Amino acid sequence: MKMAKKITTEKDFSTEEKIKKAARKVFMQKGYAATKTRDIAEEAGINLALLNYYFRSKEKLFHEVMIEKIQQFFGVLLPIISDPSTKLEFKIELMVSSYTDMLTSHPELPLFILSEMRHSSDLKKILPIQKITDKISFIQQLKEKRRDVNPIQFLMTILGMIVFPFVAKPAFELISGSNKTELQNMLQERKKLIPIWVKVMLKAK
Amino acid sequence: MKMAKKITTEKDFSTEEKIKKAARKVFMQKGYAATKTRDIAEEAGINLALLNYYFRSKEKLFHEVMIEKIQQFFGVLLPIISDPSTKLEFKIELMVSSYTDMLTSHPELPLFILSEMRHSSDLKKILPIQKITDKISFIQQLKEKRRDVNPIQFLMTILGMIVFPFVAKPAFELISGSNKTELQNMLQERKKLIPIWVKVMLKAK
DNA sequence: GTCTATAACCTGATAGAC
DNA sequence: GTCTATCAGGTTATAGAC
Repeated sequence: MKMAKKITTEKDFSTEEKIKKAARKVFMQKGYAATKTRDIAEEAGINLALLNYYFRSKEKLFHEVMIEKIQQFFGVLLPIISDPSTKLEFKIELMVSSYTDMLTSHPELPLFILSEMRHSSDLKKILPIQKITDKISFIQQLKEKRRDVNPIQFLMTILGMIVFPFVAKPAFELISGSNKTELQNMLQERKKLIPIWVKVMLKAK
Repeated sequence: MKMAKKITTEKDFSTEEKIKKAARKVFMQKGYAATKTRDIAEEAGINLALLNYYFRSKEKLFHEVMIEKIQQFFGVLLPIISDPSTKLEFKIELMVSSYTDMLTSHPELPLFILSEMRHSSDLKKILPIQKITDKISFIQQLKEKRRDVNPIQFLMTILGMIVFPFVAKPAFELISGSNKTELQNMLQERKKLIPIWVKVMLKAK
């Protein structure tokens, strides 16, 4: 009977990975302050002491998760907007579709990142870039297109168009009473709408 | 010497109001979970016991603050988008300028509301409206203008254009290294830009 | 490596003097 | 109404057995 084939669908991860996996889930759901290390241990199916054995403290565990999540949040976009070889129009389509897809797989990511960012202070070290806006070819391309408008205005607007629905999701579901399927359809529809909107926006005087 | 004129600039509020004022500040800054009742008491300059004397519990105090803040967050917009007597174009200008002004005075409001909304469950009772999207004349006017696009898509985009910069503020300040004055100027500039953008967006096929 | 038990500390809330 | 003192319970982290 020993070595009997496991029927569970869960794979056998190392204990360390099980804890980290659980930490990702619980921290993302509740945020740092509302998360108890006991919640994570329970979710991981291990004992509380093991958490400290592997990660020393709640804060250190959170830090590791946060680094991952920040790279996830900014990582998809950076290669796209930095690549000087793609045309502005195509770049926009690429941004919209790949970022929408990534956020559809991780809908809680934006609100998690943005709210934790206000509280934790040492994120400056984690962030992949700083003050390198000049190196981002996307900004340059926007400048060439429209010398009369701060390119950040366009960038902020485009990102808002993509990200805002995910941030506002809880509020929208509450107010509009719309179901999740409807919201899903809208998000997919936006992949076509946003590039059209941005195109006319760039021309508008 | 008693009854000597006070030199402090702080006005004499009632103790209850002092506590509520402090609660607003601390809750907004840290969120519910990260806030300690002792923080509020200290900020209010009173004793911890008084907090419970006036508000019975941390949760009840938070609840009172939350009701205020939700009304603040949705209250500015509702009268504008519900009024059937204003034209669509003017309504948009009104939304942008009044909401931007309100959020400029309370920049932490959106992130506070949206992140607390995910956690607290009983907000449905607090929210001023539910499923009354049909009664909002703004939605109707959008439908008339564009039968081929879900009006919520436009609403979401417009709100995103206005609100997103406030939500993304911490991230943007970090990445772009831009100072607060620069961000302030951008926000004011957007009051002109957004209505222009929305106008062309509504026409774009 | 993993567990149980417990230490050490923190936090919300109350009792009771003034 | 306001304070000090303190309780009761929860929470992070560790000691020590296996």
